[in-house]
Amino acid sequence: MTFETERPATKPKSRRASGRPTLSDVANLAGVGSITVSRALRDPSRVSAELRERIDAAVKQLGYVLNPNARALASVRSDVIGVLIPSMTNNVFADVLRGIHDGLGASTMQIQFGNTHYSADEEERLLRVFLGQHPSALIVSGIDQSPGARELLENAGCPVVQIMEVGDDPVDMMIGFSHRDGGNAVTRHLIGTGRRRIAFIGARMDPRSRRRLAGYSEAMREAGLFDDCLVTTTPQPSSATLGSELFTQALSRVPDIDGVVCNNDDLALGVLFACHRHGVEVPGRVGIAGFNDHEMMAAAFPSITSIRTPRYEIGRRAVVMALAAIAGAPVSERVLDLGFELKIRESTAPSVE
Amino acid sequence: MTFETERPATKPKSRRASGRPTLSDVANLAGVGSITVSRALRDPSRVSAELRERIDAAVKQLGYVLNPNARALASVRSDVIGVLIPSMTNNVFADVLRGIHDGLGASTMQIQFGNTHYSADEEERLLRVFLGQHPSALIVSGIDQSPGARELLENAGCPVVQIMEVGDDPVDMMIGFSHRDGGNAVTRHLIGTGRRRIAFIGARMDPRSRRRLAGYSEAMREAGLFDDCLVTTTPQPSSATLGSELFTQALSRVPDIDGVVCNNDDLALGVLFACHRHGVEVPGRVGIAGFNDHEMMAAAFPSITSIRTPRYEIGRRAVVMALAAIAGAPVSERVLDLGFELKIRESTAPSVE
DNA sequence: AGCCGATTTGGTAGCGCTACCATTTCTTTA
DNA sequence: TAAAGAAATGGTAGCGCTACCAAATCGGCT
Repeated sequence: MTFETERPATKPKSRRASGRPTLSDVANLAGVGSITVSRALRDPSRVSAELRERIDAAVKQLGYVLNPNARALASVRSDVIGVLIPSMTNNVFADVLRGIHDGLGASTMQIQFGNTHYSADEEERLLRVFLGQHPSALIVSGIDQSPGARELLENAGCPVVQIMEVGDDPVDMMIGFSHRDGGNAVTRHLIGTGRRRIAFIGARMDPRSRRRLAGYSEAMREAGLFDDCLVTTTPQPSSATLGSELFTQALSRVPDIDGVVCNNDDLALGVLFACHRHGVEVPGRVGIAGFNDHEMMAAAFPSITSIRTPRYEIGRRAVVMALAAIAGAPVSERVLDLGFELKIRESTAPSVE
Repeated sequence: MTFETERPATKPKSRRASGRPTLSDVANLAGVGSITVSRALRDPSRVSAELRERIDAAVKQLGYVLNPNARALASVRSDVIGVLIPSMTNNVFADVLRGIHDGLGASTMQIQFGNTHYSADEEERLLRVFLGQHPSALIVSGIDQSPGARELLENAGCPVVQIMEVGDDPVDMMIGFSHRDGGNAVTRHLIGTGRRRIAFIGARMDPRSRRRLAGYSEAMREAGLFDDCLVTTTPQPSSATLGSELFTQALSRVPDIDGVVCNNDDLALGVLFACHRHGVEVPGRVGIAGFNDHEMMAAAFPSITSIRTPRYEIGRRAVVMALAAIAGAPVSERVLDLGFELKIRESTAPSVE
């Protein structure tokens, strides 16, 4: 089972040897044509049971592994699904990636993945690189591609799934939820607990963050509670430390804040820690809500209200949709809204003053 | 710049057209041989300035993108670095991955990455799949490969970097730190603050976790403080909720616990939350320490002592080492110990009773 | 001027696989 | 029983690139 460094003397004509058995080695050993071996490997049902067995035995005996490069070259299609995500630090995308891997199941597809760092230019560049490999499908984050990226996707010649958000204008398929509605729902909930001076704290402020903010603003305006000075945002990447800082800033500007809608869970934890540190009672004086509902929200003390987003499920189903489209199955629904769930916890219990 | 769906009538002999320009299309346009274009693209210094310019212009005009599959097939080497990590949920590996991507810099290498789910069998399977692509290098996590995986790595025929840990017996190169020493250092620190009944809480208990525990045990034994009933572990994956649960268990078994060494930061946060919930003073009655030092440790209240591990740097330098080895540079050091740093914070301030 | 080596360029033959057809063998039906 | 159709198998010619060698070009030196 060890790989030889040199080809045996029987095959001296080959100038460059990879040193590994090829399809025709398997075919010779099994006594069939190489194309038959290729078929047996790709779709066993297309060869007779007897040959299938002989071929399997030969494959095992030689320790044969298919060369995906040669396959991709010959079939003008590689078994690669390209995935573009904007960040690796953000553990939202760790969940999505986990879903993607699990959605693959027994498929032999490989995931090739790229990090756009929240940059549309970088997304376009990576898209070109990926397209060079003739991927079987592409999964991209968000719905705000640059015009150039949009054009590349429309001419990609393979299924494309946009994930994390839903919108009216899918390139091909789309799966996610409405960030605006999420921001709206959590804000309404805080308003419903009797709070009035509800702040919004946001970091990074990518398109999805901005839509959450829009949902917050809408709810506040509807209730006649909107006030510019309640909103604190920064382009910096989000962190718990930043959450503490932004909250401290907000509080010094608006001392009578009685609620905080955070753009994500890291910030919410930072706000909670800042409250602990400064003796601000939660939920007594200030109610706190996060976004995404990471595991830690339920464990925190007090446990933190959050919008549970279907991150894992988005990843998993994006791949399932892509695989179905690759297999040529008709697409029933182009846009799939997986929704979200408002998880109400201790941090937003009604204030009883 | 749009890609045609059908080849022009001048080339009807080609049965299957990828619809995209090829090297020889570029060569024809530039009026040179295709091999010269290949050279100009791979190593511009090997063609004259004039040709280089003509070729660059042709590439741009046609929107040419190199086909990596054809290149890999012809050169028996793909521009892929395979990365095997045990988990995607764990944000330790998110940092490593980020470092890996950044370490790539301007290189055209692609990262192909696989998730072993902490299973040696799965690692071996993925290794076979990866090796089928003739990767330029492999990066694997840990030093506890199965004998089969070890053999595959030794015969991989490409640079191999083992990351996260250091040991005596590298397959090729190795970069990480000593988990045992880390566990030892944080335990000694807690002992140094005057605590005596220091518990260990561990989840997952993969090889690295077990070495941290070994470091804890060693320090406790040295101080004559080791007690079996102080150690609580579970094979379950780690989480803050689990940290709360395990601490509650430990406390009911050993009510006079005055310190907790946690296997990682999630557990430590869970312990902190449980203390808040049950009114256990931190650090007054119980000192808490984590492992890895995620950003949140500094933001928490009280801020949590932790071992800062060079996760990002491990990823970045692993790739730099791999790229150097691919380029044929002599390897100066096979084993690189990046160490760790004990970050002392509020959660382990000396108890003053 | 003539020769030698270094440098730049090109031709050819694959890398290992699959698409496309041709061929053979096995069923089915009038 | 023969013809027609279906199913299983094989041969051949690339997919787009690069390794290997050969050829051409260019100085630098005696």
